[in-house]
Amino acid sequence: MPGQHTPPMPELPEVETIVRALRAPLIGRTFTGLQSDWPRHCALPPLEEMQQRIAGQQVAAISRRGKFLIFELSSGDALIIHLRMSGHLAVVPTDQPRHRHDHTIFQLAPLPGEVPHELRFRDQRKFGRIYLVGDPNEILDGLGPEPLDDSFTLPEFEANLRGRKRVIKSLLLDQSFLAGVGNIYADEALYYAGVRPTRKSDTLTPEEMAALYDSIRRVLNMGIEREGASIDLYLKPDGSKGDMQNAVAVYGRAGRPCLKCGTPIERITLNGRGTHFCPACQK
DNA sequence: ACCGGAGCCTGTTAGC
DNA sequence: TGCTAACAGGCTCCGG
Repeated sequence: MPGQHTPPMPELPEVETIVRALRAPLIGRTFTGLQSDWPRHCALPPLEEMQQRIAGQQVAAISRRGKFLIFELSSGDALIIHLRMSGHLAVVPTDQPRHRHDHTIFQLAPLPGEVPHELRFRDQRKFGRIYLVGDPNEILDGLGPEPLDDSFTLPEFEANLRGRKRVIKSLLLDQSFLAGVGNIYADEALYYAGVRPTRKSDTLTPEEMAALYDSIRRVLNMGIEREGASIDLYLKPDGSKGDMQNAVAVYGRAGRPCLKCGTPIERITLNGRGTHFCPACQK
């Protein structure tokens, strides 16, 4: 269970929020260098090669795919970052003291008349990964559909569900089935759909599939709205963040009353993941 | 196709 | 009070 001082796990909404926050300070800027006290952040290529290759590259666009951030560089290369458990990205003045967990720093060419800034990758758990590749597909290939894209329709969701026989929550967490949903939003979506996380995916009724499709998109959009309200916090170093607990119905609420019926929320372990649900509302 | 477990990390917490 | 061990969690890899 995340304590009050632990920022929320970056899932799709958090990554989307960071992407939006980074566009203004980063687009058009040029990387001059890269330094790291945790070389394993650089998954491909290795740190030294990445240092040489990124220098002089300019940020042309920033986007997201699932939980990956994608920085399109003017050379055609793509810088791709996955925040995993505890990653954060922020553009801050270089004279601002670095945080203990600021492990990897992207240096930026200074703008005339401005104090120098740099992009800092803070990552307490050190699970984050950075890639610098010519073709983004090299990294993003196996990802499933984007849940918020117009092309992700209920019929497509139903079609993808067809023939699968898995515990439904495991499917939602499978990034090749659906991109961007993590533990928190999976629990939340299943709660609003009234579906138990333990249900086999091939037992869902058409009504439940539709409800789940809707609630996945609803909780992700809610997350983006909520994070968006606290967007500037990402640019500050103190790490304090939005009011997650007020917006969450089941995740981390084991033993506390269901918001709909008052029944205590149950917590189980499912495929190694903490899983929360209302035993009365979710069938 | 699907599941379970180990491993990667470290701050927090439960247990002694 | 102070120590240690367990735990959490996204993802990958391995074995069943």
